[in-house]
Amino acid sequence: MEKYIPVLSRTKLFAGVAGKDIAAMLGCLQAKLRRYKKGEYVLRQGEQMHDIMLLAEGALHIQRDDYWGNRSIVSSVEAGDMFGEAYAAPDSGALLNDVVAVEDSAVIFFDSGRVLRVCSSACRFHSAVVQNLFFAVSERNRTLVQKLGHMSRRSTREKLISYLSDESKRHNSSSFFIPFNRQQLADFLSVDRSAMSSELCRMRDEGMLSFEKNHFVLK
Amino acid sequence: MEKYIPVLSRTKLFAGVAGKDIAAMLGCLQAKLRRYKKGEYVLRQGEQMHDIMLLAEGALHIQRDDYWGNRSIVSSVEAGDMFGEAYAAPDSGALLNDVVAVEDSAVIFFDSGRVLRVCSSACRFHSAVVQNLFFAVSERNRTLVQKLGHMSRRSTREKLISYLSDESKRHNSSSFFIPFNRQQLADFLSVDRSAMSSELCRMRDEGMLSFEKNHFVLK
DNA sequence: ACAAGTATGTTGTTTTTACAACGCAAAGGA
DNA sequence: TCCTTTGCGTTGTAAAAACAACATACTTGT
Repeated sequence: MEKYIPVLSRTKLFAGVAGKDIAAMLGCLQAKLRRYKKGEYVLRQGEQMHDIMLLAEGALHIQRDDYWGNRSIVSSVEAGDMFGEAYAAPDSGALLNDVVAVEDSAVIFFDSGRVLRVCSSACRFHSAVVQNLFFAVSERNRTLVQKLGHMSRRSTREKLISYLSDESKRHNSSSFFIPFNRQQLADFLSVDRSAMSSELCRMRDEGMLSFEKNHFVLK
Repeated sequence: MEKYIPVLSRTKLFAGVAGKDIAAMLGCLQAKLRRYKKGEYVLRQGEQMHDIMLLAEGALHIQRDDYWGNRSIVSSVEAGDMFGEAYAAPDSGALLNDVVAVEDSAVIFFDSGRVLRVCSSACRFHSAVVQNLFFAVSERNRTLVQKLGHMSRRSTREKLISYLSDESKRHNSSSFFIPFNRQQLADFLSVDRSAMSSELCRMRDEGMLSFEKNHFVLK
């Protein structure tokens, strides 16, 4: 677990906490590490899970398949991202989505009760972590609203523009990689893959952007 | 402001706090009350606002109009609901949406710094309120994911079924009122009003449900 | 190197949605 | 009461998306 201290110190959960203090807190928070192979499920829709989780390594998708096999991707999780915070409350009910490893991954689990309960003097940074947690949930909240903004666009083209503009802004660059292949991007934006593919090529031919695999450049 | 203490004691923010203690906290949290006429804007997209707000009376919509006048409704706010919590952090940036009164309303503003900072002994329930706040943001988070679920449905009919089923479950009844008229529901689900209207009538004719104005009964 | 599987683009057809226009009924104000 | 506004349903047409099917290039494992 110690090898991930540098990653942890860059996470939003431990913002402002020094590496050595993080190491001390891992015990206090009963941190547990688990590894997953590409394609493995980390969590399944319908389960109860009240831990707070950090992705130490790899990449995950938070998604859901309906009865007919239509997949809907809610978000992607990258190394250093937190997930599951919204289910920390004991009465938060069953998970609405699956969490799947799209690369070989390592996840650290924290007991949410331990995180939320103000503990003894040992962890002096504890209250900072609680506030970090609140800010992180707030930020995810804003991200979800932003995604609602993409999904509320009328046409496939508008959805693409809305999403790609956002990614460009997020990376502070007109050139960036997205965490999806075509099918996944279609599942993320809730559109048909082939229609989206055509639309992307049309936009490229009109000179709005260029791309190769999952690398995009906006013009 | 005191007349709203009964409403406040039923809010998620003050869950577990007695009415008299709430009264004491109002000063500590620098609570301010403002009234809005139907149609007035409470907040505008692009503004900075880091207060936490509670709707004491009336009804609001959180929505956004794009350049071409297409409206998208993110959520409705009912009496006793909190809003703006996602922007409590000082670095949370500008608001993404407008907040509009759809009825004459009364809003209570709390200084978020005061809420988050653990204050002097005076407010012994303060830490409970902070935890309530975290749980409330978490719950909104789950609600937003649920809304993403509605929006990701392929057809207007599926969106309606997804949304109405949810409302039915939320009210624990197959008979319930929704906080939208037809145009607003269409803006909420991001579909065309007239197409949605036809679809609703078709579903009624097939015996799936019945409705009158904003009252629905699922069969 | 080869075979099998995966990812992407392309095309044509069918289905669905968006849009525009209108009629009617109910609500609200003068 | 009358007039205006608003909300809802309906219809026909145009536009867009979904769907299915296939060609090609690229990966991966043996």
